[in-house]
Amino acid sequence: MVYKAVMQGEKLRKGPWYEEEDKQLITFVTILGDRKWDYLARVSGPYDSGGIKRCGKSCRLRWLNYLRPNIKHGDISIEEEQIILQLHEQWGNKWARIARSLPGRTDNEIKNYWRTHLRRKIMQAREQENLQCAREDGKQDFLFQKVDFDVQTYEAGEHKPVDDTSGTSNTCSDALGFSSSAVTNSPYDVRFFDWDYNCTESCISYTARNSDDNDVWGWSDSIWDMN
DNA sequence: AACTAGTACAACCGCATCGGT
DNA sequence: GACCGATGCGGTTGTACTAGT
Repeated sequence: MVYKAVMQGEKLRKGPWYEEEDKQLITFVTILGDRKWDYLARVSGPYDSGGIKRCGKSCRLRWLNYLRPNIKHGDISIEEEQIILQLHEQWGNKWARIARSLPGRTDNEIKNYWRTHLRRKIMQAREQENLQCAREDGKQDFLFQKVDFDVQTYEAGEHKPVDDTSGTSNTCSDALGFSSSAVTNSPYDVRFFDWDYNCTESCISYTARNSDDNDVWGWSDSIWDMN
């Protein structure tokens, strides 16, 4: 058996978990609880006597992200997606905190989902937005009389126009429901910031052009589904 | 069919924080 | 209060899978 051969030839395993390892881990967590991971890994004993050849940290991660009860496996729903977006906007990359608001979802899952799905969608939405901005270049002079962007205020985390008398939101990131604090909280978000910063000079508010729609989360259908 | 590029996700790593001594 | 091991968290990497050529 490949599994046995591998297990017997190693001291402390890394990499993907085998089904047998999962079963062992579940057994030991049931007996010892899900707190003392190093202890659990140690007292489980050598592989030959049914032990787990993993460090406590690895056991903990496997349990929390995959094996523990009530974990939801499968696609993240539209509702969950909107909650993630909303909370990320609010808290930034606090994945564990966000995960606590989504029963059955793990911080790792949310983090991965953000990176692979939402980040790309936002980029696409913004690119589309930018294209539209470029096409409407001729109208910009007129619009910038209403939206006067203050870079210092933006960088200070107060992402607002100097003159908001039009009563509409402003800039591309506001249109997407992202504050600068959330946008600048991570390496990959910094790229949003750079992009957004560049675009603010030439970009027109989404909501300014869609002033009837003030529901921040109502854009999921219209902006997300750009394909 | 073979290769390549892109995507998704599980797992690892390093650092911060917590809790016991 | 200082130290040290355990735990938690966020960023990153590795790899399997899929689609395109």
